[in-house]
Amino acid sequence: MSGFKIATWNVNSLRVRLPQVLEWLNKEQPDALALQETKLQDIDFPESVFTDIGYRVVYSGQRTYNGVAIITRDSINEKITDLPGIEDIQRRVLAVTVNGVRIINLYIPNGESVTSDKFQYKLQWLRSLEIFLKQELGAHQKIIVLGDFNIAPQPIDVHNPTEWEGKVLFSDQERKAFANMLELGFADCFRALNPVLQAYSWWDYRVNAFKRNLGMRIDHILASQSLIAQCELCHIDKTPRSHERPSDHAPVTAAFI
DNA sequence: ATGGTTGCAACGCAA
Repeated sequence: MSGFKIATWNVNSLRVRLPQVLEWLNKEQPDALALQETKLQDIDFPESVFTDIGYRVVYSGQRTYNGVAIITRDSINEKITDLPGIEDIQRRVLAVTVNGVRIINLYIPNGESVTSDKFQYKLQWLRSLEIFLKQELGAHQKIIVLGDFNIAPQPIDVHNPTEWEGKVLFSDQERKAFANMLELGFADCFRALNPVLQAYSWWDYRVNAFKRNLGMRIDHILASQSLIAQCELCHIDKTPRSHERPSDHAPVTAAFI
């Protein structure tokens, strides 16, 4: 596939955000869009809404929590919905191949707080993810890993890094796990294309965080080494976050030559 | 200020 545009968006309920997703698709015309937190069982996924406008869809959902989906222009192959080595009812992984590009959509656990059991689950999940990514790198050349990572990689990705030091989303353990991922052979598209730009992809619903720009960059698009040289643009679209009834996340887009 | 908001679903849980 040459000349393609791919995006990720944690929509925090596809049922609520469906009109915004359709509007955004129509305006941006990506070749692929990875969604997280669809919060829909597969039986409830609004498949025809997307096929009617010329997209194909694949999804791995559950009710109330989690749920991932990928919307693409071209045909979808080699679907995987689980990490190796862990039993997990939570639907957080969706890997597919489209036009020779491996697309791995992730909704990495939030972790709640570093003292929580959910934080240990997050770290274990990240260890399994690393094993999975190694496998994928052995099987595919062109890989894009994207989604809600729930990790801010560097101080520049946090509105107040001093305050967030050691806290969930920005702890040393999580940042190390992110760095390990890059060391496997991936680049962070946004940071590769915008080395010193401070921009966020998520703002808490509370405390007027969006208006005050108290955000974090936790939604990412990683590209394998054979793809990163072809990445010509990566940006975060804050527009939908300013809409009525927004998701707390903004979509992130990368374009490849 | 240990608060605040949102979504789901029906009470508190997760984010």
